[in-house]
Amino acid sequence: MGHEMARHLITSAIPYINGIKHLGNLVGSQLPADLFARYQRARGNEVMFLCATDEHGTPAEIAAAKAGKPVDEYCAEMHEVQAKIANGFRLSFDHFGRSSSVQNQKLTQHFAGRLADAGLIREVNETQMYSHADGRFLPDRYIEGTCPNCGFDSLRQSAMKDQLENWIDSKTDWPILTTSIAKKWLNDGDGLQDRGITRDLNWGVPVKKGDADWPGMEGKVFYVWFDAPIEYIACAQEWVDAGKGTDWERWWRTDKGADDVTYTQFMGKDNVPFHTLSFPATILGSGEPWKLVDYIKSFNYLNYDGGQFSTSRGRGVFMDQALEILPADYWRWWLLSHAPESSDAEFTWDNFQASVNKDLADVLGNFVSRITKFCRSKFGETVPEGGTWGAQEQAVIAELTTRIRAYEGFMQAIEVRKAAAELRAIWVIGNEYLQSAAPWSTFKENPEQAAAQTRLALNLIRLYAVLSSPFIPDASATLMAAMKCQDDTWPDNITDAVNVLPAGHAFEVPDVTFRKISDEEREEWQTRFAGIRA
RNA sequence: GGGCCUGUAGCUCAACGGUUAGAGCAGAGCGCUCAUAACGCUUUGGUUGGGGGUUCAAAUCCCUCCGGGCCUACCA
Repeated sequence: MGHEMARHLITSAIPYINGIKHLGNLVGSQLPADLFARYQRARGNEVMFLCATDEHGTPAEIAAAKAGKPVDEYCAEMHEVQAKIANGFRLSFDHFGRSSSVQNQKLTQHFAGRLADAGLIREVNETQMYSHADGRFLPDRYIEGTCPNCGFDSLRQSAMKDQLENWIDSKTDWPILTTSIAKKWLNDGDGLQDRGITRDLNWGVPVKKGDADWPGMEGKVFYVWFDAPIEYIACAQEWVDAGKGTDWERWWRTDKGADDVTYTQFMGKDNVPFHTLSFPATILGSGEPWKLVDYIKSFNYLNYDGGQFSTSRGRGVFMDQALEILPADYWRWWLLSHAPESSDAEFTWDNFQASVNKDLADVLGNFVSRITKFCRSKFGETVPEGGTWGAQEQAVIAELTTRIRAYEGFMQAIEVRKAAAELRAIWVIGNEYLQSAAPWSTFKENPEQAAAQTRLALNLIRLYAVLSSPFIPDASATLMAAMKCQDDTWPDNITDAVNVLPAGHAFEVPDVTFRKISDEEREEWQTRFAGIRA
């Protein structure tokens, strides 16, 4: 009773525009972010969950050229493709924006102007590689070399090193992966390096100081890594402009209502330096009261069957392919229950088949099946009345309470794998109870007792649907529908929670909740996604 | 080359200085028959990568060697 509604701002690292992402990308940011967002909503908290496509930079230009399309057109199409796939995985963004939006353009220019006014931008004259063939400058990773007379702006992160370091040092509860990467960059070599924030490209945010031109920087755009994180903020503006809300600043401006917001970011480890140093430098350097991140959850990589996922080799499973094969819940469950939190993890088809069949089909799905079908055959498709609960039922409620409280703790702490393991243990309680209560036996001598036992077990289905919804939202919705129940309030009191479906309440035996993956399918997929090997 | 992460039962992982190192899967045995040949119970299995050291006590701290990964680069 009366716990204050918390407010959670949640962002997932924004996926790059040039193609469909693979499962490793999904589990590294968007999927766990969605898990957390869904959990916080389920607890009755207020959530703003934002993601977008990262659209600027040379790789986008190259991909567009390859596709034979203007880059803006290409990005618009790919944004729609990614949005559709995200929806397929049930990623519950409040808004899925675009870093190429006018909102982000304005905001990026605004931040650059503020940083320049604060003396945090340094103009540098250095050399870059220019490709006459492509008509563009190439980033280091494409080619190493030099060419004369190219100036650019650099963000003086070095001037903010102490401020950033103190801030990082204060985050003692962050994952080691996050803080160790941040500290490495802070203290590496000569210390934190300044970073160029402009590039000589056509596709990007034009370099300006706010609304004003920037002498000497004509024809340049901001570096993609400068404008990409700013899109987190701009995305909230897009959310308003899309008619989904009315006030974005109460999520982002601590002087306009965001002081009680908890901001959590999700990302793969390759993104950590930009989120622990570059973006905070932008925020802090602006001198304006923007909301800084409170917690950064970072992930290691997911590998594929003994190697890395490879886009160029077609090795591994990509998001669109995954959904062609199986419903989103299967993937969500496996990926989240095997999230690469402490080290790199590996996807294998054997493990996927075994985990999904056991956890989803046998433990959860079959539990639902056995009790609903038992009830239908003995009492009809109605929660039976009669009988009372005794010590055995009280013990079940006690164990559920203990485990649900533990589950909540893991979810709040974003301990993804542990939360999944705890949820599974909660499902198991249902099977254990049925085995020991054995309503099929008690029914013979004492139908009233069997009715009471069945009533509890049926209520567990609804309870499980509520608890499981952050992991497997579609199955949860299906189960709620089968139980003909709208009440998805979080189970603060478990005794109350297992009394929600009263005697006489009608339900329907659902279809098989999770079918099993056959050996033939597993072998077929194993071959199909092995990639073109040399 | 440097830094960080990591190496625990066949497999995937917990335990992060303190009772006989735990769980799921797989294996073995038993039970149940409501159920997607599902479920439950019991059980086999580890000198915690190797070797030193600190401590009353180490998977857990230190040193070293070996293996895996990430980041970064001649510099701590």
